[in-house]
Amino acid sequence: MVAKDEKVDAASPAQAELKKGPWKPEEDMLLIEYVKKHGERDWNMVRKHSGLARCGKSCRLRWNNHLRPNLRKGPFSPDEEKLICELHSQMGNKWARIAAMLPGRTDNEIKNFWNTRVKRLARKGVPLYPADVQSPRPDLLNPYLHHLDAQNNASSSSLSTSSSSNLQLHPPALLSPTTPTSHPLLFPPSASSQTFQDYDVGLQDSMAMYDAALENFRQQQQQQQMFASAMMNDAPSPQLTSSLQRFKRHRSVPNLTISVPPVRHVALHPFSPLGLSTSSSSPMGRSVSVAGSPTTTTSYMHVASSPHSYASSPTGMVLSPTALQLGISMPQPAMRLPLSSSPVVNCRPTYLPRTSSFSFDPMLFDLNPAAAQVTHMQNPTQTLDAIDNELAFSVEDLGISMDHETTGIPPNQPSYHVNGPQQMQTANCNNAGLLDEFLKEAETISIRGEEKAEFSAEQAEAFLKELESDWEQSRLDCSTSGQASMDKPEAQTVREYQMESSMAEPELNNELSNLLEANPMDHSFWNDGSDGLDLGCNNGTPKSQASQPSDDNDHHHQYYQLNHFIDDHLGMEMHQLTGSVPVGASPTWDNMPGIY
DNA sequence: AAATGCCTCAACCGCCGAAGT
DNA sequence: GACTTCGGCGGTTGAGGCATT
Repeated sequence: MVAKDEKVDAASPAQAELKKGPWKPEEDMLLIEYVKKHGERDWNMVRKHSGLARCGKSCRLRWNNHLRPNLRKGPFSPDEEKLICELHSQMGNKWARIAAMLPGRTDNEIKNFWNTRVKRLARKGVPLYPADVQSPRPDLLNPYLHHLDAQNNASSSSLSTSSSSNLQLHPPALLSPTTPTSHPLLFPPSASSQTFQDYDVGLQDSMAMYDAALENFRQQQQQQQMFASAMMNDAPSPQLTSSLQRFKRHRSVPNLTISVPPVRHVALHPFSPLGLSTSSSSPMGRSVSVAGSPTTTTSYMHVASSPHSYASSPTGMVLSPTALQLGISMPQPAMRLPLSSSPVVNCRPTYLPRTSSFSFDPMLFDLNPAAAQVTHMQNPTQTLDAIDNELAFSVEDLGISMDHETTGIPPNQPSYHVNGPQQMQTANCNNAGLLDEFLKEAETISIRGEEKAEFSAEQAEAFLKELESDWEQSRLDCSTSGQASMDKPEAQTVREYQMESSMAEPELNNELSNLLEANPMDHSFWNDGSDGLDLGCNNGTPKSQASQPSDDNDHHHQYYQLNHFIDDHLGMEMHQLTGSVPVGASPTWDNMPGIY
């Protein structure tokens, strides 16, 4: 038998002399010398330049896991272990991403640690995650449940003659994959009394844990019911509610209540009627398809790659827990696209959530009426129904931008289309002023899927009038169909309404500011590292600098002031309303795509 | 002391995406 | 568009050490 460290790969003559197995010190020295000279790249050149009889992959692995500087060896500290648990609860088996959060640790180490842990804890029948770790995504728990099942099977076969406590500890109903996050063996019963160090208790404590966990689970269910109820009836205070309603009325988003999730800008380009910021691709950017019209244009969102944006989310895919609670999602999964397919829309990552969802700010519908579709897959609420009915857009209707010269996108990239103002007419869009600006900036644009046409000022004006007419008609339709509510503005033209709104905003802004200042809130939820950045700013420029319109247009300035205010205050207020998700109630991150 | 089982960890393997041709 | 190469990632393997019986 050939010793492991003498193994060679005889699969092909070209690789016959490649060595496998453990590395020897002299091999390490050769590799270190190579990296000193040539850097951490071209691993397949190691053999050529150093004479080391190892494949490139093996060299890279050896360097990354053992030889590179600043590696930390030895057992994980309690803090590291807890961090791994927390990260794993949110990311799953994304070892490279988890390792990126633990300086000096390798993905291999963490993977080994975790796999060992899963087996050990399953064998003991104790929770996989410490009490103070946020509830993991349900799909992450399947391997652990599998281990538990395997453990149970082993126990039941080996302990068939006794009423084993093991068996009592694992009632089949509680191992159901349909309720993994409430499984008492996935979470210890008490979040207050346990630390990571001491939660890992032995089997003798499991009976008490189980009893306590059942009680805890019942309490959680009650909390969830209360939570859902609060979501339906949320109102921080009559005063604030009234102000918000007034605020939204002036933002011309009728029939919205404050239970709308506090997710903010989808996009922020001040001159785009869709509110989409155009940008050329950045080297680190990730392109995500958010809409694919079956017949015309496919639009992509290009996820900004600024360090700030990724600080809290390496993938840039973070979904607001509130949005998740409300079941807001995209109508179709996002798709992984090659960077070279370039794109198009630069979107703040926070709002390009998980693979199948993205969220939006209804506040911006008047900026961005066609940019989002609300679908409610779970926990439908009256509010969401109202949104859906009012704003029955499809992201498939997305797709407008400026010409290549303006955007900097190469001419060989597809041009953009307005798929028609018919989408806008279903909304009470008062973004005509913005559209006006946009059209003045734009040189070419196509409408209703027609061929690209030069857009003159006259054409823009005609387009605007058409929009106004559509909007007016839709509003009248609402009034005559008995759906008008006190939230509806009085009949007026778009421009008049816009002007009134513009004038009213500072006053409302002040009013809301005063209210919110009087009720300080926990801001930590949104202080996730991605705050402070806007779309259209993928170089890490702070929001306050980046998204200000370049001109001194008062209206736009107010828009931005207001939107920043929403970011900084309203979102947090909404978090106060909805953010206290009970342990085990729902995931906060979900199906984040890996780093591409 | 020998047998057995378990644990750790380094290394390998297959797969995938990006980039180049 | 097809193909190849390269790098990265996650799953798996198996040697070696340790603890238990």
